[in-house]
Amino acid sequence: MDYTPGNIEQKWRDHWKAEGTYKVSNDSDKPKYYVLDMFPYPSGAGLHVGHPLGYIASDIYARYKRLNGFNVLHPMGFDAFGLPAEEYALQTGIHPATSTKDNMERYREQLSALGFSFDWDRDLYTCDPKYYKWTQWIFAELFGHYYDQTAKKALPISELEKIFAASGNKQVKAANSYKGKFTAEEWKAMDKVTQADTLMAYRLAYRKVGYVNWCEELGTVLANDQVKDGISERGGYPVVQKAMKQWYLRITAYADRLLYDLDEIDWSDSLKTIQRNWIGRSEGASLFFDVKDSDEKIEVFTTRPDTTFGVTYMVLAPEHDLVAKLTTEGQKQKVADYIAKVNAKSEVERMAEKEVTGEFIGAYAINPFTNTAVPIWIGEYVLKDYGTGAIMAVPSDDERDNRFATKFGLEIIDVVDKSKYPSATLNDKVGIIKNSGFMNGMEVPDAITAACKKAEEMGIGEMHINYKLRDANFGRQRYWGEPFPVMYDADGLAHVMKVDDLPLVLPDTEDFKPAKGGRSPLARMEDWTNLPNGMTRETDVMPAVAGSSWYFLRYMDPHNDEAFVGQDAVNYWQDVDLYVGGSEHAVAHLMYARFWHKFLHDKGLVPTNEPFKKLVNQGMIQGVIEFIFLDKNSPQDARRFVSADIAEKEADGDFAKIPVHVDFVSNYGSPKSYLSKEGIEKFIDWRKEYKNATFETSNGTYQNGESAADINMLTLSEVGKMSKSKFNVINPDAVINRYGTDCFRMYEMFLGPIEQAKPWDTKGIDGVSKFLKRYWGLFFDKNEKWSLSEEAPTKDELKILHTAIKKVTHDIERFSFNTCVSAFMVCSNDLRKWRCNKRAILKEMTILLAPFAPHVTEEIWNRLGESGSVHHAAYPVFDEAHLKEDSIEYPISINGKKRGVAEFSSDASKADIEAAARELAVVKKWSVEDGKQIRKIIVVPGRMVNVVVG
RNA sequence: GCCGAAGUGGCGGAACUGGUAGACGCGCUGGAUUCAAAAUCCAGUUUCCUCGGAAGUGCGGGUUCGAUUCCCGCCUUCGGUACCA
Repeated sequence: MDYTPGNIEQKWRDHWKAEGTYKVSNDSDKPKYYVLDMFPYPSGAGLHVGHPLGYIASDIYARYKRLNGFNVLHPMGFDAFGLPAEEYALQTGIHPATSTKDNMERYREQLSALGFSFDWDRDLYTCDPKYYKWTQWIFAELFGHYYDQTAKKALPISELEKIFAASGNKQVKAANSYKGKFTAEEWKAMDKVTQADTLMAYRLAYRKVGYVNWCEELGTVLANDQVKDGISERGGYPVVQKAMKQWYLRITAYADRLLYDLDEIDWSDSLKTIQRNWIGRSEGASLFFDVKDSDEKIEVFTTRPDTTFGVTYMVLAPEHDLVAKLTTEGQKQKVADYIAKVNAKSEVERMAEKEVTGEFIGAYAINPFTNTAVPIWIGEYVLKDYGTGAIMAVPSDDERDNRFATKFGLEIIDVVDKSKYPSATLNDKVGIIKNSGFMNGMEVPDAITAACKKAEEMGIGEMHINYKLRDANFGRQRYWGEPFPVMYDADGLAHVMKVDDLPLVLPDTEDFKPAKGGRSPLARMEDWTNLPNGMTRETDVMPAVAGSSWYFLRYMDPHNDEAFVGQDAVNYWQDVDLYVGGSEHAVAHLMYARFWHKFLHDKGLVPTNEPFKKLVNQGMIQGVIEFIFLDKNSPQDARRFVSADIAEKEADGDFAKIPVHVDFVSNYGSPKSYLSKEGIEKFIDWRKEYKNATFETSNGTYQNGESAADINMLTLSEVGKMSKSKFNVINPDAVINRYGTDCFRMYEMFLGPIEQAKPWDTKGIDGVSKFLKRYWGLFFDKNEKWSLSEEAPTKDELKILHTAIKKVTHDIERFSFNTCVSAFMVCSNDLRKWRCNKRAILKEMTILLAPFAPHVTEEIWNRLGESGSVHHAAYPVFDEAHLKEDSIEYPISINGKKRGVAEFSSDASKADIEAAARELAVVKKWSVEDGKQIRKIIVVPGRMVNVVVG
């Protein structure tokens, strides 16, 4: 009987659904295991072959754990709010709620077709009010807390109010953005608004004015990672810096814990390094410089306080608050011109700017160690958001300062003698301090300590730890997101809504398009915004990252209306044991999720300090993008296209690379990919503006339907991200229809290591398909009749089986699924050779294979007459005894080069083997017969023998 | 520039903690079956020559009885990031 996946697979998927095979209970005696995929954003393009890679891997692992007696939580849901959803809705003219719902349906269908063992009863989506009720609640809780640096945890803001009333803020060690100190009396004397503003500077969710990436075209603020090269990632519109009052989350309060707790989780070193660099902790000093003839002080952060004697000028960011105050009359025009020049530049130009620019503002600061006056400049190389937005410049010991000083002819005082460290570069923190008064003769690290001590004594600074990490901008002037559960009273003070009043449902409207000039779409809905009690609602919405920062907790208890997650549920499931997803989320999502989790942990609502115990990043499956070349100088009404080989020959030609839809290309993905005559016609039909174009190839030219039949327009193939906009999306449906889901799953695993990026290519899929047919064939005789032997297995058969059990188990544990597939192939090839059809062997092999090919193994399990599902069977037990051999074949190496093999008893001693090896013909041949002597024999038991001759 | 990852047959890739380099699969070659083809099955397949060897895991060194694996110095590719004080 032939193996026909089409008949088997749907049948079993229906069966599993009806039986609730993958339903998981929170009430179990089994140990728990939580396997999670990063939930997808349901885009309009549907699922492509890249999506399932990680899902297949995690599904195999989940099934493997289930077979090993774990109660496995393996859920799936959708990240359905956010900018892309709204963009898609804008493109199609369909309401975001409708399009998102349709897309989710499509994704659910496609995911179901892949045979994943998700418990769909726990399905969630972030735009569901039942879900975002709790997103809003967590936000409200963040608003209601501050971070106490002594307790190293979040505490209710009411505690802080008590402290302020009792002793002001002088003793308080808390994460804050408040400038200055006040006493209890001063606190009590403050009016309501000032008190509220003060508390705001301590809250974990707070409002402040900040510079944001403003995109006028999209009418919204964009996150840094939504901006690429100064233009918006979606749409490619210009982005400018704009000051706006926004909601922020004080993630910096958790910087140290986010950094140090990386040590306790099982993530790859490279990913931990990325997070460490993002947090960017640096130790140094915060120093205050007096300004000559002014009461103002300039605060700088420096990692090199030891070089303070070398400070010959200061640089402020052009946007720094003091610029306006300190610029002298004579310099005003020049400074204004410079700032205008910087602001007028798009981000892309500013980044491309390699030239050193700056302007003197006319004022001077006093170097506190030398008491000399140094000029104050502004320069775009000083960033407003990093450190204090101001630097002390040490041109002798900092490369950028050096370039700046050289360009503008500023003084350079050499303060570090690096002659002892000839390989050190200008920026390296080594050397002996000179020209620096009390620090002269000290090594750099000692001088840093001495400088900090001195600054503290003088009252002009102190040791300071600075982070690159910045607080998260949390507001979007958008429609498709969670509304903030915030109302403003007549004084403009923010009040958060109580849990019983949540969710605050996103009001329905057809007018969801972004508004120009910074107004949120919700601001137009006055009925909703203006409340009967005179309060007004916040009209910004939350960013997409809100919903994804805690969804992993909701799966534990998805239908709970009383809490974001029940305490019983979270105490049972604890945390995610295995999290699988793409490395593009290495920073933003994983950082915010860790932050929220830690906050909830501080509140005693989750038992664990970290959400994701182990993390595996799957590599991206790339697509091949195919191009032809357009001659830019050809006239508009007679465009000239040339094939890739011609473009290469005409190296001086001026060509634009035009992407071609991969559906038109013959030999897609190979170096010989080309457009046939039919392909060119499809291209013209797709891009009608080119219908009069000529297509030049090395075997003739196509124009207006005329060309040789065998015309061969070579295309240029480039590997890149699979994306709708690059016309190279490959949908899995065709492959699944032809080969079946089990084959598709195994083939994706067989492609290579899971964490490695690789281009999609179906070249090798026949090999996997053959394997499944042969596995199936093991159960049938020559006449294609079911034929199974009940005989006891032989030693050799048991060895084949247990070799596979050992290899597959070991490789699943280390996420090496490609080698698992080859182990299965080896096993089935061997069993076939022995014509083994014994139940005792094949039953165990079927269980072993079940996580990889869930459908065909279930069918076989059923035909074997076994009860229940193969996916609830007991995992095969490995027995080392079956692998034991009486004798072992040793490679015999002469001077490290293999020259032959010899068999020795498996319990022969080292000395026995050495003695026997001396007598081997092959050894004699390479020693005495070659005029050489045996110097030494190395025997590694069970491994090899190496004879050293000379 | 910095950080991270990786360079192995015609191709995707194996090789556990330094121990037979090229598992497994694709492709290719030859054969069987067939009127023929597809499918299937069997055998071969790193390169080079004098058929006994020689060379060989990006390049150049080193450590070792033995290196794809460890160390030093380069080159290339991919990913991330950027005037980060």
